[in-house]
Amino acid sequence: MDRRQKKTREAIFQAFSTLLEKKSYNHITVQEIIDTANIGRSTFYAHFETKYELLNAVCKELFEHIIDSAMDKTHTHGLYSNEETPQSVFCHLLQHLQENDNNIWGLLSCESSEIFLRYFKDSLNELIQTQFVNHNRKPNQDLPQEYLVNHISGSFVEMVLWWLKDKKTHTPEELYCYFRAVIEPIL
Amino acid sequence: MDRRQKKTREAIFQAFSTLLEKKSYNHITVQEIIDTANIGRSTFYAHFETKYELLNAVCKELFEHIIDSAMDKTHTHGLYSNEETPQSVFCHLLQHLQENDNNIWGLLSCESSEIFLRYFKDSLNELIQTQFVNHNRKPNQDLPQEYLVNHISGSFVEMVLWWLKDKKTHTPEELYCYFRAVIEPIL
DNA sequence: TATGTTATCTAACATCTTGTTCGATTATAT
DNA sequence: ATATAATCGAACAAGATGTTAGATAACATA
Repeated sequence: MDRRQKKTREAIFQAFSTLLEKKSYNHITVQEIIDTANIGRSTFYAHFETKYELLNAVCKELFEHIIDSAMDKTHTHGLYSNEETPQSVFCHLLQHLQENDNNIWGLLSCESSEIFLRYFKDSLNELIQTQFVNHNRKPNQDLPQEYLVNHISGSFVEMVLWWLKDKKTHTPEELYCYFRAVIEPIL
Repeated sequence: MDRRQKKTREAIFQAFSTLLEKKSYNHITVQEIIDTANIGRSTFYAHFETKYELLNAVCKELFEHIIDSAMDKTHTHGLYSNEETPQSVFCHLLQHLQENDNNIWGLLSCESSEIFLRYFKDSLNELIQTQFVNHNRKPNQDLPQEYLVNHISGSFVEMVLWWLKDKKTHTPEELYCYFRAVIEPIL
């Protein structure tokens, strides 16, 4: 990729991130992004057709970065690093969220967090689904598996939302404990 | 309240609801609402300062209507009608959602459902919190009560979202069963 | 270094949206 | 019947959107 393209793309992402710290996605205009990124009007539209497309690109990059790190077995977060269960991934995820790689708080510490977390949930769903299939678990109670998968990923997302609203007075490890306490009894 | 005001307000609500069936909140313009409601420009702004304020008013009315019916002891939904536990309320809520009073599907069957459900969740939180205090329940495990409350209301909202995405192939009673199956083990 | 390619910039443009203001008109309550 | 209050419709400024065009600058490659 052309060095100029990369630079522009970075500038747009950075500007978007900066703006997200101050206001919600809905209230950010393309004009503001252009001004903050300090690029030409047509340049923005050469990269993204709409503001929404930009949001999706950001979500995609963020999620891929986080999930890649979380899945990386050589990663040294300590807990469960030798087991590739969804549980261990959950803990990794929380730690990554707290570490604030890529200014993720900009996207999370505002009204727009929902949008990213929805993206997150969809991806989590697939991950959990895969784990279930791999481990060939027996069906619990009369719960449809899709419901159970949705419940787990949903609970995770809701927990993160609570964490954010709570100004993060809890550690990722504490959160992971709470999460296990409400999920494991039903598995 | 003046009959005209009421009529205008209704027209705006109806137009908003109609538009929500076709497109998401973000893509609806005030202009479209005005045109659909067939009212004067200044009339709209005499009622609502912004589109967002309208959304909130709609959410408020919808939630109040639903919760009032659900809490009404003389209500004849059958299940748990003599017990005012949060559980019974959950079932009532699902039934009301399905009954589609006030064209609630317009607000739910689209990308905008999140907005209403967030409103819903906040209200549910208070309700559950109250129930916990009233029943003077002993603290479970080492779970903070706020976390537990958030988990319950969050799980409910996520379940409804799943229900909506699933095109409602499940009955409220089935859903309520699923819900109990994932919540009661941790109480 | 020379060259063709490609990204960016600037400015301009039509179109749409927003929110406000005005006086004229009409419905309402009593 | 009358005073009150809501609606209408038009007009307005300010700003956002998305597109176009030619000029300029940066790039990759040989």
